[in-house]
Amino acid sequence: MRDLGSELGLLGSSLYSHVESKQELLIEVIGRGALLFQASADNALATDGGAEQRLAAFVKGHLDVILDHSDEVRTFLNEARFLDPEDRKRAVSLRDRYESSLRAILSDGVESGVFNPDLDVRLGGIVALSVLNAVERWYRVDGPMSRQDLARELTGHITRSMK
Amino acid sequence: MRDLGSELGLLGSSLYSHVESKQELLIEVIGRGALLFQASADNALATDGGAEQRLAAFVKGHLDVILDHSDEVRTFLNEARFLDPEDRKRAVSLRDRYESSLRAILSDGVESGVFNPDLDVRLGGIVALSVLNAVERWYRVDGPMSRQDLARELTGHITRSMK
DNA sequence: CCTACCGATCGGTAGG
DNA sequence: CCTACCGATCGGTAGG
Repeated sequence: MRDLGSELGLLGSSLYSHVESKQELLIEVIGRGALLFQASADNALATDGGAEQRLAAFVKGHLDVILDHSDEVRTFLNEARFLDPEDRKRAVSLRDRYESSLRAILSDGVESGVFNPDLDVRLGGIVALSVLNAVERWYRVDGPMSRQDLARELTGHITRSMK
Repeated sequence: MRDLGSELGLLGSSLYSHVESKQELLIEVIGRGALLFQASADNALATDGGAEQRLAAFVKGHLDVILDHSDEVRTFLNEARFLDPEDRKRAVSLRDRYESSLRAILSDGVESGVFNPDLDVRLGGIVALSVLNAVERWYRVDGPMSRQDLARELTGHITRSMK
């Protein structure tokens, strides 16, 4: 709280005139992260074309959220476990909804025959999100790989792995 | 340190008769994690057969290390950033060596024609380890999926994504 | 929004 | 290996 205050040019204790607790801030930030991801998923689900195009849109959207909102995303991905049990449940259910948007795309692709008919859709969703969420850990915006290259390459890996 | 002491039936302060600092313990645990992973990679590299078999052995070995040594692994994967700069460099170089063992398998597969000739081997290694390391976050030993199923499914996803 | 605190916790030490 | 601490830090509060 003292760090946050100093970024605003005031003392840590002064923040308590504006917020009730540190937990409240954590809830707020994680809620914003969830909202960003879900908006991206809803957009991907509305993409024209087949399951492969929707999966590509999902990947691109997820990467854009990670790269354009890295602070909220890091908090959303790594700090949700510090929420109170009740708030953690809410966060888990928001993540579940997001994952189920991805699973809808994968199921669609299985039914339309572009993905492996024996694909375990639940595991496929976990695999895709494992690859995507790890980007926050290793990708550097000032590194050798452009955002377009990143999206194209990861879309390729993820799509091929579902076939 | 007080928690560690209490697991040993003594006080936190008493641990300092046996270790110099908390950092020393962290270095020790992370070193053990690195050793376990590298032994597994060396074993995979020595596997008979082609790149696909060696990749399957690498995956199986990585999963075994994660599932059989989850405490060291969690520390190795998530706490290395708290090392002093010097020790962190050492840890990073141990991870680099491990990743380069994986890249050797991928390059081998590209040259022998079982993987995509245009595969970006560095990115391929990152993708595979993203999927594998995430297992620690979601897989439950008492869940519906056996360890064999897990290894088979993830080997499939990873292998297909390299083609 | 600051002053002046509080109780809890943490890594660690001196001395036995 | 314990007793008895130390200084630093943390989330938070009372009162202005």
